[in-house]
Amino acid sequence: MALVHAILTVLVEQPCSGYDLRKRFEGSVGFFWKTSFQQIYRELTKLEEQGLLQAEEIQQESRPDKKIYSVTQAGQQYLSKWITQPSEVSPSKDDLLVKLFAGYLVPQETILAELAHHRQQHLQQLAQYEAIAQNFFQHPDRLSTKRRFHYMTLRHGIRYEQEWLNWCDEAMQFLGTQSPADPLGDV
Amino acid sequence: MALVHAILTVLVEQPCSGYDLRKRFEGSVGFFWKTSFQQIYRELTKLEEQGLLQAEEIQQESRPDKKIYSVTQAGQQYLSKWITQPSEVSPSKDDLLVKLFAGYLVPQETILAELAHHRQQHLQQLAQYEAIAQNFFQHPDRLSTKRRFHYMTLRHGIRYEQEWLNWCDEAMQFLGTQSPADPLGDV
DNA sequence: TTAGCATATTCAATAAAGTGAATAGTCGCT
DNA sequence: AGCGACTATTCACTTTATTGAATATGCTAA
Repeated sequence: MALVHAILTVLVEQPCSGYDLRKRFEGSVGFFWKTSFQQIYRELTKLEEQGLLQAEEIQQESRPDKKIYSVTQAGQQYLSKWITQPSEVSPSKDDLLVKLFAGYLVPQETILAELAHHRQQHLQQLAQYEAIAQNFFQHPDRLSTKRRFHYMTLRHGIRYEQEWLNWCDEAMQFLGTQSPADPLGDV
Repeated sequence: MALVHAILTVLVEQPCSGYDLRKRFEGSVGFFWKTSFQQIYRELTKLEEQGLLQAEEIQQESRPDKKIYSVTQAGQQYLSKWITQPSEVSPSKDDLLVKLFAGYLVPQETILAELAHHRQQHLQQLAQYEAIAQNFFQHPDRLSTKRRFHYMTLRHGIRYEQEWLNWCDEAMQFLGTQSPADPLGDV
């Protein structure tokens, strides 16, 4: 369960409201930990009850009131302790691969279209990551320690999307060149 | 929710008991859809109630009795329909990247050790995948259609683990060569 | 002026996932 | 005779995740 940790991670940098947190989430930790705004609010409430966050209510005139959450000392300790504890590789769950495993049950074109569709999505995600790299990480060797860590997560994103792209190409090539009648198939 | 689909995928190839299903799962679909045996049994029961599976009770003498589950026609249709429906890229959730994002909060050695630990895990997983490729997919060009699909999921596993290995190396290099005092850091 | 969008949050219901424990029989080993 | 390992399954509890809806205000553009 890293959602609470992801929230603490974002708030420890800069306190903000649930609404803003969610927006900041999208552009950073959200790339490797997806969630919804309802869940964020729920966790914020819980974290406050546990004393890992503290909230300050801000009355606003031109907008609805809001609560600014910031990480307490206990919260920072909790986060650091979590980071320090060794963890295993996160288990993966991927629909497309399950589909592909049973892909022989449906027409070949269906699978090829689905692969093309996924390729497109990964291409877009890669473009987004590369734009971030271009805009915020022009000189990796001159980054602060904190930003170096952020940069490495971005590097992972880039490599990850490239891997998917390459695999999509390989799979479309490999599965596409197969004669549908399966004339030489063994096993 | 692809667990039910993953179960159907395995059972459509070959009916078996929950116990055996779980074991077969580990060596195939389980690589990209992790689950527990309790969950498998629970889903088997539900799928039977829905008429997507049918169970046959087998009395055994030397062992506990068991139920052999097989996919019904409705089950096959349900699976095929799911495969045919286009889907979006599965959202990722990765602890390590969240940790890395906030990695500046803990000593550098902690992070480097964690990266090394993960590198080791990915290396082992890669070795396992490569052994499978060696043992069961020696001649990719001579595979049956079904096995070609299986092979592509394996190829993804191999590429995925390689990507992680390369990234771990890059990250350890990049973060390891940083002077802890952060003398030139901007931002 | 009113529709739509952005800000800002909460509640409720359900589905799915994760964890621990319990049961029960057989087999081989010591 | 007892212990651990393997086969085989079920129950209960708890935490997470997903989805839909509701509420309230202000701003802007058609």
